Amino acid sequence: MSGKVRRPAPRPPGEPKGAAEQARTLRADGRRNRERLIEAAKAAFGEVGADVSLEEIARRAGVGIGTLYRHFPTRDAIVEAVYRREVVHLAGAAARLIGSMPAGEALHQWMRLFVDYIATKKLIAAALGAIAGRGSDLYSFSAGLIADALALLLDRARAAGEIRPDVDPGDLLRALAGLTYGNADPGWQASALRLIDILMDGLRTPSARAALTPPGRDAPRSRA
Amino acid sequence: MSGKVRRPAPRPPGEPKGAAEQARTLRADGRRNRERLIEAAKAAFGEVGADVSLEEIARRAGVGIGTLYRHFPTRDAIVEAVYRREVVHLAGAAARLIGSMPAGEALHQWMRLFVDYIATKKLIAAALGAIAGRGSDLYSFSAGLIADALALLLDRARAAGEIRPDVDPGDLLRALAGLTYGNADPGWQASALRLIDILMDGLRTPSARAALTPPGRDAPRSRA
DNA sequence: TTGCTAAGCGGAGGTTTCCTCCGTATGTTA
DNA sequence: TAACATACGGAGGAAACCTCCGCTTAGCAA
Repeated sequence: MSGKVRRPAPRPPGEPKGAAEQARTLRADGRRNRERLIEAAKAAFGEVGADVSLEEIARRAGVGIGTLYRHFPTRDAIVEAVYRREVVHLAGAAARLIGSMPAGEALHQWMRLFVDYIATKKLIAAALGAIAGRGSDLYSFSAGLIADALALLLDRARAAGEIRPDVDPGDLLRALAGLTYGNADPGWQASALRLIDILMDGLRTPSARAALTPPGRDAPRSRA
Repeated sequence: MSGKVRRPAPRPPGEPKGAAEQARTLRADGRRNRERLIEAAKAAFGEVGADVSLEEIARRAGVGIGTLYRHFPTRDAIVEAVYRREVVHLAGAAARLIGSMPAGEALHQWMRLFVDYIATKKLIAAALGAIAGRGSDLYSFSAGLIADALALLLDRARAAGEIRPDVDPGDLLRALAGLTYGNADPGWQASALRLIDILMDGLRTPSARAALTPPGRDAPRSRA
């Protein structure tokens, strides 16, 4: 019958403590375990659900529960870490994709990745909602990174003459968000991917569209 | 170290079981306690946070923990009950307001209530997110009720000649959602209320606007 | 009003999860 | 290689979850 419940003060006055900043001073094994924990947490959220026990996550990562708590003092902390990691990965993928394929194709693949990202976001949305509500810096952090990545992709594709010149990054982001908004049923992801293919066709310039069929590469959706 | 965690199957095959339907066959004390529990839960969510312990809620309601679990077998169930109750209350308020004041004023007051509703919704959004994701019937239930209420209010106000004739219910709902979207800081609610006052002014016909100042009732924001 | 009965109540207690604490192990630096 | 700081692991206490069952009481019939 104590007065308070669980953690009434989830926001200590200490600074937000960016992931990179604390990785800088972490010992090698510490960094490795931290990585493993995030990986395990992501898998566990996906397979078990947003309310996996933290001990299950530690077990999957092959570390002790104490290690988990040292790296992530609260459940929110680990959820946020998984989310941040997804965002960074998605943003970083833009540059990677640009480097390894034609700009238009890169844009297309990235939009498909975006759907995966939203899926992750939804999965942990329950736990995340609370965080996002408290400190909005997480939200602006992710929104900024993603907007930048999309702008970069569009620039390159436009410069290469693969897409129409009048496409605005903001519009496209809104379109993507719209395609993925409010869907909860199992078929959602497949549907969103189909719509993205169609959208991508609409974005292409006539010449770029024509260039897709003649050679042999008429199936641009090979990558899982 | 068992395989599963907590409640891996939160969606039994039984039908949704509307609140009214099961209240019909409840004994008087049962109905009373159920009501008390929802009331206590709403207060507790507001004062303590979305992760109040269920035992705290039972204590506040003045009932045993067993009673709580009989009425609400899972945490989701009680969260959903609070939410549903808010929605029903908000929708029902439309008819009440229409009956007790001029139609334009009723529309205005109802929009202010809408802000309270969003506040509640946000508060329990963390817990709710999971539910809404699983079964979307809750979402459509609330969206439908609220859209109907708003349409009713608009109809009356339009018929009374208090607002411009070209206002679409969907547009106004979108506007309301927009006013309240994405705000998490403390000042949000006050800001939204101010914006609603402005919006309402814009909706009024010139004659209705003129009719507000001459008499003595020039402070239409009396109601808390 | 009285008595009967099923519906409902309450909370003890087993189970699970959370989280801290501290002795042990290991990476890092000199 | 030695010494030191950093990180690891898991035992264990506190708290929350949830079930189960004996007791109470509302509702009804006579």
